Amino acid sequence: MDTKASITIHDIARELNISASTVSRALNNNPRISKETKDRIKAKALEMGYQPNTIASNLRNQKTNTIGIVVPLINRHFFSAFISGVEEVAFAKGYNVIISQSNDLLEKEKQIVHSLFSNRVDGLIASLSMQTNEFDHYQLFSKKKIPIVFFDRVVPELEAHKIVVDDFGVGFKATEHLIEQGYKRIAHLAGPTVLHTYRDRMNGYRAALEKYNFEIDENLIIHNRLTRIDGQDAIKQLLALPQPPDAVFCGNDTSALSMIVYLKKIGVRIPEDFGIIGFSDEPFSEVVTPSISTLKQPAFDMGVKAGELLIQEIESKTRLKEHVTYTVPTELIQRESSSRKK
Amino acid sequence: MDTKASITIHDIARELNISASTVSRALNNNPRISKETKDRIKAKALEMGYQPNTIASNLRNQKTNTIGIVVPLINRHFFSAFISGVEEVAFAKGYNVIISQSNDLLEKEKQIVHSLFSNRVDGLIASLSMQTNEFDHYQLFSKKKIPIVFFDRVVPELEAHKIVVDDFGVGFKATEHLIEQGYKRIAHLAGPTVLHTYRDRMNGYRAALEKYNFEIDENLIIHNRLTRIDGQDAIKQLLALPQPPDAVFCGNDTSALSMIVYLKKIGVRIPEDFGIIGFSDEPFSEVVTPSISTLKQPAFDMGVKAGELLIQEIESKTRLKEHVTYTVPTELIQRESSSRKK
DNA sequence: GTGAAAGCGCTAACAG
DNA sequence: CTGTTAGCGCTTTCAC
Repeated sequence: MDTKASITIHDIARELNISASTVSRALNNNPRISKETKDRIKAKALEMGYQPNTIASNLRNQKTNTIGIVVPLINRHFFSAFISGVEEVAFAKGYNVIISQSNDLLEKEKQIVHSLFSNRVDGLIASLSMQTNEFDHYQLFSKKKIPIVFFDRVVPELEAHKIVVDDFGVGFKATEHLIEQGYKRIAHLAGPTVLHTYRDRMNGYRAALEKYNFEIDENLIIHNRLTRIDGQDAIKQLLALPQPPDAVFCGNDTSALSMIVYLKKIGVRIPEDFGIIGFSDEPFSEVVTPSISTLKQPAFDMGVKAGELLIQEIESKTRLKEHVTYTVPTELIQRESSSRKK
Repeated sequence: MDTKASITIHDIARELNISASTVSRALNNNPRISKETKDRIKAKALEMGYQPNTIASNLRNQKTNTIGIVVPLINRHFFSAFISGVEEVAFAKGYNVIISQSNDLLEKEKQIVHSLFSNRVDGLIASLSMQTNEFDHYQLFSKKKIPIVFFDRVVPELEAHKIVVDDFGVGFKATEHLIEQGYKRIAHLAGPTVLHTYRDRMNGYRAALEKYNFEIDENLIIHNRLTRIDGQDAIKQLLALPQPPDAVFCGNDTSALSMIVYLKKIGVRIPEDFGIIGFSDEPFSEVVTPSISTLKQPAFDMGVKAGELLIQEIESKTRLKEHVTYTVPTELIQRESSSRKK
């Protein structure tokens, strides 16, 4: 019978005629156990095929060595790269990672957060769903001083650590780049203004235009959800203006791509007649024709940073008073879609 | 003080002057508790902000409602889409998902599998690392009759459930498609033959050639790891042959893309002079120029299937005697890179 | 319909 | 250096 219940430290203890606590200590390398008995115990454990029961140990220690991650959708390049980064540091430091996706639904996000709490994760890393406009569920954690790190989609109101990109800088750099390339009328396809992220980027865009004494024309700013369809609709709308733009800074690479596809179809030359820059450097951005200029969001590094910050906070006895916000730099990647000058 | 230890069922019991077992039963909707007391208890629990301790319950129940996933790398489209599928069914059925990446390293894979076992996951879903040539670590699970589902990279020797694509069919369909498009000398860029997956695809390729009475030229079959560099090296090598091919079936879209980039650079027209078909339908495949013909691996659906199969097995009292293998169909997606005929 | 008591497997005082 | 004992929070027989 191999269905027999797992062997426990008691089984080992019995075999060796010693106490379970000694076994426990030996297995945990407690210095108070003589090397000799340690070896004997470990050998026996191996022989018997002992596998520690982490659950029991977790319960006893009030620590699970597990961190929870909440993302809108695992299957999106930015998030999976981020998670990959978190997992890497987590594993290195002996933590497991429980991952859940909210599907951008507030209700599911709430359930997940409760579930992770009940599973007593030692810390939480989360990016808010698009719907999230209340934050009580996170109070569970903050009340018990369990550290949280938010990333990407964060809200200023929330008292927690944050990892974000410099959105203002993103808008500014992208716009300035287009100006430097000699484009004269620059539009902006922005995401929903309810999200801070997009507001900041738009402000960066405005600031760059102002710096170079460009007129700010509200007709050139379009808000939508930045899907492929949205990108196509937006470029049509822009070209139909009495004074259409000759370049656009898109809120993501997906919408930038769909604009490019449309512009190519109607015979507009990129970058000669029209310049485009996107955001986030998707895997396809480098390989499409023309390749898409963009700003790279260092997803993996953000994950590493988030993991490190969280674990450090978990393991420090004293919780940080201040909530830190890491603003990670973005890198402008100039490719064909905006390279009018050499 | 809110750092005070969490409230337990005992706290609720004390407040209500009843026993902890009654509270436990009420919270679990045990029918033997009167509706009235149930309501009283639940109200109190809510009022006191009670959050069940899943760890304790897991220990007692010898069940964690958690499934472990092992993949080579989270941040790859196929795997993240697969995981997304697993997570979806898991969540719906009340399971958590612990994810780890092996980084294609056998040693890390072993560590992970042990760790997941120690965490007493109720079941395991895994895709082997490229290095994996021993399987003892999985015996842990099979010995204790904990169900495992392997997917994608599987080995026939392993006694477990499997979810795979029809690799032979993949090779056959891809090759036949190129033949139908009028290509005359068809090469194959294959992965390492140690992996069954790649052997089967190659056999499909051979079978298709035979069916149409094409000569099988071993010089046209190249084995490597299918990276971008590998793709470029392979196409150079192929073109340098005395009788170079006029089409190639690549083991993945990444190598297909790098071939396309190279061929464009040296002025070879695709698909007129040279045909290419890849495998797995990466996000970029549709949007590059020319778009890449490929076979779509239904990653998300495979994840759903794996999750369902595993959970069903977990929850059935009797383990299936027979190990089932689901072969999921792949769909040929014809795009520009191979469309010589209309 | 409810309570008392034992125990899941492990760890950590405390004692020696 | 090692053993005894108690307990993490929950569930579940077994009583009544």
